[in-house]
Amino acid sequence: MGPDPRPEVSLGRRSPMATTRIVVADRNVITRVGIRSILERNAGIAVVAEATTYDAVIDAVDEHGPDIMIIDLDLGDDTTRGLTICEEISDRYPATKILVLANTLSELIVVEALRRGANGYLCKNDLKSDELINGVKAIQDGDTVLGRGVGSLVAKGLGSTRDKAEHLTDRELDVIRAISRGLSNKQIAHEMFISESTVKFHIQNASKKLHSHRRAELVHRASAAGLIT
Amino acid sequence: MGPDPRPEVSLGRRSPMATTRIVVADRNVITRVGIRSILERNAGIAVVAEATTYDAVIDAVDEHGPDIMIIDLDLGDDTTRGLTICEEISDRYPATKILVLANTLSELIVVEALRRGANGYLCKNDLKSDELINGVKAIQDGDTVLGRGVGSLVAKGLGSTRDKAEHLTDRELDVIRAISRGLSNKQIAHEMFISESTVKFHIQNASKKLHSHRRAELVHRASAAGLIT
DNA sequence: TTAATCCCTATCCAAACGGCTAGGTTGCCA
DNA sequence: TGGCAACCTAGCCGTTTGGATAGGGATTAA
Repeated sequence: MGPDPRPEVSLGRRSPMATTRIVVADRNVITRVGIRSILERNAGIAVVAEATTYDAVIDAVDEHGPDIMIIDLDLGDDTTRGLTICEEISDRYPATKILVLANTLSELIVVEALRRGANGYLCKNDLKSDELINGVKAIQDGDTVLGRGVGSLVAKGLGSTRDKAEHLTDRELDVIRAISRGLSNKQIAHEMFISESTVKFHIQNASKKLHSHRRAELVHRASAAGLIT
Repeated sequence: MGPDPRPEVSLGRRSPMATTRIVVADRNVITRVGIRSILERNAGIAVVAEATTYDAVIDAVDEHGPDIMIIDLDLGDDTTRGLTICEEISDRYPATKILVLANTLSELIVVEALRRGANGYLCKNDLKSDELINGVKAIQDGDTVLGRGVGSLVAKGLGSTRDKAEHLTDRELDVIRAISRGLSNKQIAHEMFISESTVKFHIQNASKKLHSHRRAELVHRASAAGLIT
């Protein structure tokens, strides 16, 4: 919301030559400080800026043109926005690598992030500090890094339904959100100014995409995928 | 799952006299390092141990008898376990204060945590480092600390339905989890070896507790409250 | 003993849902 | 121009729900 306070910029050590310059984007101070501490134990890596909002991410990259951007896609109440940012950054600054550092592991999000230019995807949970450091180095070397569990998840998904799946339309999301509030189709129809038939239509389509057979499951999957709050 | 690796225990500085000794429990290295970094900028505060699993928390408290335990209730796939631990610690070590540091803000969890002996509840999201430090100091002074947003949430809840609400039984949780997988009442009945009537019974009771009128809403609320994964 | 809590079961009915088929309108891009 | 995607609508039918009401059994604490 406010301009990033960036309180703990302890303009760290800087090694002589090839320093990997990093921008960290996460709404959580603790996480930002933690990442900084872990990375800056290594000479050759420097966190040059932190961002806490979607807008601040863009600004920070504009200003610093970092080698790597480490970002938690969930910087507000709209995770989709995070994906858009990946796309924007990788379009405008192809030299800047993107490492997604997520709280949750969702096939949908992983695949979308990679498709939009992310070079790596690590899951904070149970991540070891070595894994973070090595991940950063690998990405700097041009590799793509998928954390434990992430790789297999993606592979599994690629084999099966990587055609039309995964992407829910706006209306479908609206309907799912309404369902999660406990509304009936009739109520949703009324609220969205469409017919009950249309509501059912959206539900059926969304259900196919998320492989659900019941609205409760649909809500749960959408929720687990971070598509709804 | 494995024995706690506890990799970055750099047996920190210890100031001469009244040092506040802290145990940090969080499954996430980044968070642990972040908390340590933020707190140890203050003389008088020392993180003496870290834990990553429920069992390790108990062990660490047994071993160090800290002044304050900072814990993320979600250390595995069963958040309820975290609540149990609060209770256990506050029973066995009344002198050890408990500060819950959560990812999500859920009225149910907050109230339960406080009821079971937690002395504070802060939400990681958008938390400032000052707030963390001051929170720790306040708790050390014997205060109860509720972070921004948390207080009003609790107050709101206390006014309305603080009688029979909030606590779901094991069976109710089982049923909700099954629902979230898209099962029908008949399927659930079969899976749990009970009659369809009983399934409906549990659903109705859980629905009253979570103020839901539809199973989809029930799943969503349970999910938002961190009761199911 | 009584009360409380959790667990289990039953029946009834109106309403809601899922799954289907079969259309229609836009707007965009090749 | 034609294809495609997203959006909207309709009707049918069997199944699944929500909601209410009314019990019994087991365990545990007062």
